[in-house]
Amino acid sequence: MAKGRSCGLSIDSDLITSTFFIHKPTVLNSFPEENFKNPNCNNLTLMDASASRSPPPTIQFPVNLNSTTHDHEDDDDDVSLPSDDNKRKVIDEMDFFAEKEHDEVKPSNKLTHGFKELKSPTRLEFDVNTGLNLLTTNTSSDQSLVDDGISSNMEDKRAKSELAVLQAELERMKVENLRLRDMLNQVTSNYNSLQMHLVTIMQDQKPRESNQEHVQDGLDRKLEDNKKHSGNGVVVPRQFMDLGPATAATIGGGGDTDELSLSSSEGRSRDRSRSPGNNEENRNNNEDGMVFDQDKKRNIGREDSPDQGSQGWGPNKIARFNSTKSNVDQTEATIRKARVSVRARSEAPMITDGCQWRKYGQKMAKGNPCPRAYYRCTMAAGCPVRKQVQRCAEDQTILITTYEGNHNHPLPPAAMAMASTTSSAARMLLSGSMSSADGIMNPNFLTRTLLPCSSSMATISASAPFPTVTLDLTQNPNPLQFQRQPSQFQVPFPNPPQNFANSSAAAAAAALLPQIFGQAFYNQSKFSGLQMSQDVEGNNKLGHQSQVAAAAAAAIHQQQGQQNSLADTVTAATAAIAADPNFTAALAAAITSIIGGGGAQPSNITSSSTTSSTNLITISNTSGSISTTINNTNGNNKINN
DNA sequence: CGGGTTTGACCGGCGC
DNA sequence: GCGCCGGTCAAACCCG
Repeated sequence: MAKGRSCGLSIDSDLITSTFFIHKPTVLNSFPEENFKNPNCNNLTLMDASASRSPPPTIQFPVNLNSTTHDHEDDDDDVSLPSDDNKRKVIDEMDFFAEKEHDEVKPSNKLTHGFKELKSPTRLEFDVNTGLNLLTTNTSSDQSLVDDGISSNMEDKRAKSELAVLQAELERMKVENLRLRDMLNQVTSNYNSLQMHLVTIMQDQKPRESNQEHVQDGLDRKLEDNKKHSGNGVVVPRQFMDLGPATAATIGGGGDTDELSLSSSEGRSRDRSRSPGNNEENRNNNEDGMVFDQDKKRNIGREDSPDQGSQGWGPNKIARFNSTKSNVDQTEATIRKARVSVRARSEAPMITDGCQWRKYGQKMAKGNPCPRAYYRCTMAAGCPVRKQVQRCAEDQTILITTYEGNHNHPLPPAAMAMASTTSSAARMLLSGSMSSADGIMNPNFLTRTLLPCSSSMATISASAPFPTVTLDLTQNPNPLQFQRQPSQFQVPFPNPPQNFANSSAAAAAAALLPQIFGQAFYNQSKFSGLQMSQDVEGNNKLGHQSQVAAAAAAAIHQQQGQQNSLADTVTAATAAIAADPNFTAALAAAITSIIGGGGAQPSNITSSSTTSSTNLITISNTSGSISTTINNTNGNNKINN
């Protein structure tokens, strides 16, 4: 075999064993020893090696020889495999990251690389079919010499071989399709990232007081900005916190169901019935086939106040409910109360999450000298999302923000970050707690891989009245100290300033952040581990993924520029989790980013990300900086002090 | 004047 | 059944 041949027909054992099973028929003529170990080859053990010298016609496919530049004699090299072991191992190795890097640099090779990336299953198939190919490919020359008893089955076996080849081709096509989709994801994500970044820049240029302006006005302005700067009049669609059907499992537990329970309770007329009956909201819910929070009897049949009831639910909600009812029913009981709590150091009364909130109450919570404030999202009428803000009793510099519910309205990129964070966290919480039985082979491999890392940044409180994920972002953000705390979760990240704006970087952060949750789940024996519910994976929609990832990227970049807190940054990164429930894909993106930035050794990433000595996310936890966009119109909030 | 905040009252859940 | 507690409501108030 000539070296460096650039196309097909090559009988390259390296390729054979590493990537293209399509070469099997040809290669197998060489009878590598391992082939004889295959049970399927038992009847060929008596074959004469000479048979390999007359390679039968095989289906030939173009082969990218870039991946194999070394020689290989296919005729009589059966036993020469050991000599090529080294090279082959290199090729065989699941160099997932390196391939991704290549993808970044050489998109044209993506298909080939992609095939290699996903070759594991293919190889399995290859191994299985080895015997068939051996039989088939040697029948023409050895049939009479070996065993006539086999001849009767030759046709069938040949057919099987062809079938296998076709299946292989089909598989290859699937892989290509996946690769193309990934590419499209990447492109879309980058595109959205840029657009979001643009929007962010435009927002930053606006006076801070714009944050106090009417939400709709702000959104409209953003849209106009998008139109103005995106060219071609392309408008960045508003980000909905529709995390997919699963919404059932969404957040804050609650996703849709949570929205219902919240919204219904939001009817707030209670038994007092201060206002005339108006069950507009409830009616809408019923029409949508939603199930109310039956735990709260007060919510059923309660009259809704006109101000809320008349606001009702928009078509967005209806659409969501229609598509998710079954899942909602299944999981609502568990997810209804899920909450996501974020602990972050901040002097500001609230952390910036991009949403507008209206304070509707304040209480003195037991065991805490600081009052607890209750906020309701006011970005849209009837938005069920609420949050509680309270300072930590032990350390009043720590602000504890607890989110609950799911937005039912478009969100600006900045808001998407936090909203997605809560959704993601809650989703993970729920997925980890609900279906442990069927989650054994779930994508929580990284969680397990990271088992040695006992993160203290994310905890789950199952004993609390509501399942709560707590993200402790009060850890020392100093990268150096971060590194020196092996017990803490670390986010390897290449050159933050340059890459934060990159959607890949955002995806990287997003992909890695689940470790936090995963670790938390693992640490909690009651949870089987991080897993993605099927409904979630089923909703790994292209557009949504890229949008949220882009939003996360934009948010991260924005935060970078504004020197926002660790909380916000992690929040933004986490946001992409929701966008890409397929953790493997997210991990791929993460690794791509890491490698692209000249970061850690690829082989170490998955197994030792917690100890990676490469660049970590450098996040400035500048106290007070968050307050720049705080939606607190006055300084009267007691939490302020 | 509109929108947001404050704050006392109310409600339901839960434990005893 | 009672009281505690978390959560919510809404009138009064504040602010731009």
